[in-house]
This record gives sequence, C-alpha cells and structure tokens, in this order.
Amino acid sequence: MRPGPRRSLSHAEILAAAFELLETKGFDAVSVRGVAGALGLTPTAMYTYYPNKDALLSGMVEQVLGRLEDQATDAAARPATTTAVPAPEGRRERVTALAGALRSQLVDRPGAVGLLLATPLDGPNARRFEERLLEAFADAGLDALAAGRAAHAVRVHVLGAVAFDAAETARTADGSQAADPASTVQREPAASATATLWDELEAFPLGDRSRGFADDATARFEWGLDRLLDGLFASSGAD
Amino acid sequence: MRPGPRRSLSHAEILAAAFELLETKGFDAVSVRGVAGALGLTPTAMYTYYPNKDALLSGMVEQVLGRLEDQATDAAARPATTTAVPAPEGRRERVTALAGALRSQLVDRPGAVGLLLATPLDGPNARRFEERLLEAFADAGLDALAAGRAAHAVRVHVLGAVAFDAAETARTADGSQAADPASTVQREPAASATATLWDELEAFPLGDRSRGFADDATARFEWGLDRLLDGLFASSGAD
DNA sequence: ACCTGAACACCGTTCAAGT
DNA sequence: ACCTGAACACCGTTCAAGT
Repeated sequence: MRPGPRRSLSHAEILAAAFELLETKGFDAVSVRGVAGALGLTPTAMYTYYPNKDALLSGMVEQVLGRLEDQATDAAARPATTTAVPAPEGRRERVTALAGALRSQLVDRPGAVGLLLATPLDGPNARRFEERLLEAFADAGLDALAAGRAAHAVRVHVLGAVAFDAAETARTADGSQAADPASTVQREPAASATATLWDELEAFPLGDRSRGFADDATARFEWGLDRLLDGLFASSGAD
Repeated sequence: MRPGPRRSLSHAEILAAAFELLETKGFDAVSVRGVAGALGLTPTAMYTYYPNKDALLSGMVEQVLGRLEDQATDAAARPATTTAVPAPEGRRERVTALAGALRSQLVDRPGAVGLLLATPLDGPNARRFEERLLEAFADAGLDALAAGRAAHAVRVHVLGAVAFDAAETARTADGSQAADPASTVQREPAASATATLWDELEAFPLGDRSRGFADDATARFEWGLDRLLDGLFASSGAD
C-alpha cells in the first residue's frame, strides 16, 4: 500500500478540503495548519500552493462565485420564453437572480460570509459577477457612474445582509455557553449615552418585536433588495 | 513613586487602551494579550473585567455607538429651524444623519468595522440606534414589519459599505507586500466558471472603470443610501 | 517542485495560587 | 476583587534541509 510521499495535490483538492472544514467546523477552522492536517500535509507544504492564507481564502471565494455564476444563468434563463430573446425587460429579474444566487450560495455554506468579507473580491469570477450587474443597470439606462454605484449597492446589500444573519444565528445557535441567570448589576438605570459600564451581555429583555427574526431572514432580505431596486431603477427614467 | 500593584482599572480605561491599539495598530492588534500589555497587566487579569474577548469587543462597539448617538442628535438638530418644532418632514433627514454618523464614526476609526461585524450588536446603545431608525420609518407611515425591515436595510447598507471600503483601502494601502511582476501563468485563457487554477493575484489589468474608486467612497455611499431611501419611503404612500 | 522539522512570535483561555 | 505565573492548545509564517 503506502501511496508514497509525492502526492502533488491539485488546487481543487486543497479547496475541497478547505470547504469541508468550513462547513463542518466553521470559518475559524479554515487555517493553513488545519487544511494541511486534513490533507495529511505539514503546514509549510501549503506554502508551495498558496503564498499565504489570504490567497487560500481568495481561491475559495473564487470557487463560490464560480458556482454562483452557473446557478444565476440557469435561474435567469428559466422564467424567460423559450425563444432566443433574452427577456426584454428582465433586467431587474437578472439582478434579483444574481443577488439571490449569491445569498443562497453563502447561507448554504456556514462561515462563507467571513470569506467574502476577509478577501479583496477581485478575482475573475468576482469581476464576472460585477460585469453582470453593470450590464443589467446599463441596459436600464443608467450611465457608467450610476451603474457602477448601483452594482456596488447591490453587492453591499447582499453581503451585509448575510453577515448580519450569520452574526444572529451564530449567537442563537451558540452551544458552547449557556445564558447566565445570575445577574448582579441593574444599578444606574438611566446611564448617559457614552456610558461603558454595560457588561452583562444577557441582561436584556430582548425588546418588543424581536421574535421571528431568524425564520423570515429570506423575506427580509428580498423585501430590502426590492426597495433598493425600486430606488435604483427609478433613478434612470423618472426625471 | 511606584503606585503599587492594586490599580483596579475602570472599564473606561481598558476601552481607551483598546481603542488606542485599534487606531494605531489595526483590528488584529486588539487582542486580550495586547490590551493587557498596553495596560501593564498580565493577560489573565483581563478576565476579571471581561469574561472573554467578545465581551471586550462588545464594550468597544457600545462606546462607538454611544458617541454616534450624540453626534446624530446634533446633526439632526442643526438644519432644522430654531423653533421647538423638530422638522416636520425631516424623517428622511434623520435617517440620513443617523446612517452618516455611524459611517463617519467607523471610517474615522480604522478597523472599527471588524468590531461591528464580529459582535452581536445587541447592547443598549445598539438598541437605541435601532429605535431611532424605527421611529423615523414609523413616522413615515410604515407598519411595524416594514419599519423593522427598513431599519435593517439601512443598517445593512451602512455596515456593508464600510466593510467594502475597508477591504479596498486595506488592499491598496498594504505596505507589507509589493506587487510581484514575475508572472508565469497566462495559459488557459478561457477557463470554465468553476475553474480554480487562478492563483496569481496581481495578474489582472484592473478593468475599465476601476480608477477613482477610493476617493469618492463617500459619494458612492450617499448615492446608494439615497436610492435605498427612495425605495423605502416610497413603500408607504405610493399605493 | 514538493515536502519535512524546527523555530519564532504570536493567539484565547484555564487553573492554581497569592494579596 | 484583583492579579501573577505556568500551562494548554492553538495560530501564520520563515528557514534550512532533504528528494
């Protein structure tokens, strides 16, 4: 047996191991030591494939964006007629499909948001995604500056929304530490705005309308995106 | 001299040291060991003030949001008339002032975005900020659900935009590594969307309209926020 | 080109102990 | 209550060396 020490891994194999770690143990587990260990390598061997950890993460982001690309083209092609015409006024639908595909790609993959926020987002697939958005807004009549800003606003909304959702679910699904009911503060009820003596994290009554925040995350996202698109597409023709 | 070993620091002193570190050495330098060292403490002494690192970061976030609170009330009171009437249709201006205050608070403080993204955002000052946004949207006629989603969309836009800007400036202002001109790839020009062989980070021509992205970050933010608010405020009365 | 082993300078956190 | 010192189980990265 013993397949020999000269494995010569491919980037695809390394990224597969990295995603395996990301999905099973979370973003923090995606360390160069961690994926090296999962591949039966020494940490330093990783540096013959990627110059540093950021390059590894960028490679992962590119792969995520690549999968998204396929998914979005499928989704955009689906509701159109079977003729060759690419859905005349489907510009807004194209943006919605693109944004939704990115979001679903990220929420499917716990910890993937950290990836997108930790990395420059300048690879070929990232640029292709950007190009798709620009195209849709240019088709709608926005000039180059406005289209660039509109595409940026959409990216910001998707990534920001997923980051918020991830922070929320990370807090509620945190199994490592239970709430501590032994609260001993409560003094000074009306502190100034710049007060810093707040140190009991679980002492809040959790407000009025905070229930049902996790289950309608998708509806909340779509509603917000729709409002944003209302504003963005109106900025072309309504003057 | 020698003031004795029983210092008994206040939370304010600890947070001041933490912000000092954040501004001078960046987000990664804000470690419990780091701020302990800056205070002349042993790392373990920090655990008598905060149960863990997240609690420290939450304390910092609260202080940032507290400063923002004061700033936003000033800004909102400024453009109104000097009479006691709080600007009748200034709901949109209030949201703009709040969002702008949060953004400026974050861009002034390099690394502070990491804070907001790493922390649950559930402290008293965070809730007060949320309440202000809800108030403005409720005044505009949105029902509770829509107002909550609108407030969320604004938060998402501000934090997402600052996170993007931070990633951009971190890349351009990165003094530790220069671009490597010795590129040896270039083979396989039309790779599939799921290809993963992209490993030369600097090999891109940096596209068509990518110049002038950093200097108009504020204009881009304000434009996107304005479009979002167009959509959000239109969702109340236009049907 | 790919890989190992030792090392450097870090992390967050816990535990036993001192005052 | 506040603090120290030692320790555990990690990080990213570099360097010298082997094949």
